[in-house]
Amino acid sequence: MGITKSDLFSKKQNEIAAMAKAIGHPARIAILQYLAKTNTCICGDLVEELGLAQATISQHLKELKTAGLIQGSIEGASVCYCIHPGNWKKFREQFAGFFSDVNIQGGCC
Amino acid sequence: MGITKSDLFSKKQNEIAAMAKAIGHPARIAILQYLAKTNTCICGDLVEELGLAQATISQHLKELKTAGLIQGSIEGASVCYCIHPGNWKKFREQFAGFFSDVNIQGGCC
DNA sequence: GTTTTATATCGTAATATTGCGATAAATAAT
DNA sequence: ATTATTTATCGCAATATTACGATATAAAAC
Repeated sequence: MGITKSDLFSKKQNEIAAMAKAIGHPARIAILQYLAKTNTCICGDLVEELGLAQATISQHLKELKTAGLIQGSIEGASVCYCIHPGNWKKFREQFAGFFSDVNIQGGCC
Repeated sequence: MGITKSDLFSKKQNEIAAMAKAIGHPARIAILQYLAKTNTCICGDLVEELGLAQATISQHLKELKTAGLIQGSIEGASVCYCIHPGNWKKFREQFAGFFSDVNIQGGCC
């Protein structure tokens, strides 16, 4: 149906999946890498940088903001977007945790 | 349109996004955690474990297999699925790399 | 005050994902 | 041989995502 049965899974499982989904698009990866590089950014740069329409970039920025990965503050007529340091760390730890919780012993097959 | 403009992004950006997408669903997180715990697994267990229909589980397993995160070998009438150790490591490293490539200095706003 | 600049939001189209019943295919059990 | 058991695949419906033009909004520049 296209609707995820979130209630079947634990809070943590839904959380990890949501985090993964947030970075599950190359445009959002590119945005994050660009924000990381410049450390101060306005959306206009991204439109040139990525080659997507302004509306599309804005939409991706919104998703990253909702996920908590970036934050934006109004700077005159522009908006200054940057990475949210605290949540970035949370993401890193969440993924690191997920991938190391699993101790793989050779596999079964 | 629902179609991602992959050609606008680097190979690596597309790769990271695809990896994230693969684990961007709680059912797939749950499957991976379960596989990691049991280390030997058949799909039947997952149907009971997760509460999703067999067809749905099979579909998620296929996606995980396509992403390279799991592997399956035919074991009589069943299929033994398990984590693909090498690729698991690759995923871990890819995410760790992505999150630490970014050195956050306080943020800009 | 009008015009430009920067960003967000709305509406819409195209495509993707999620989920499941039904059915197929292949082995195991009887 | 026939009947379970196990998994994959097909077909479909519901919903989500991606993308963009058009438009709104708000500050800056003139």
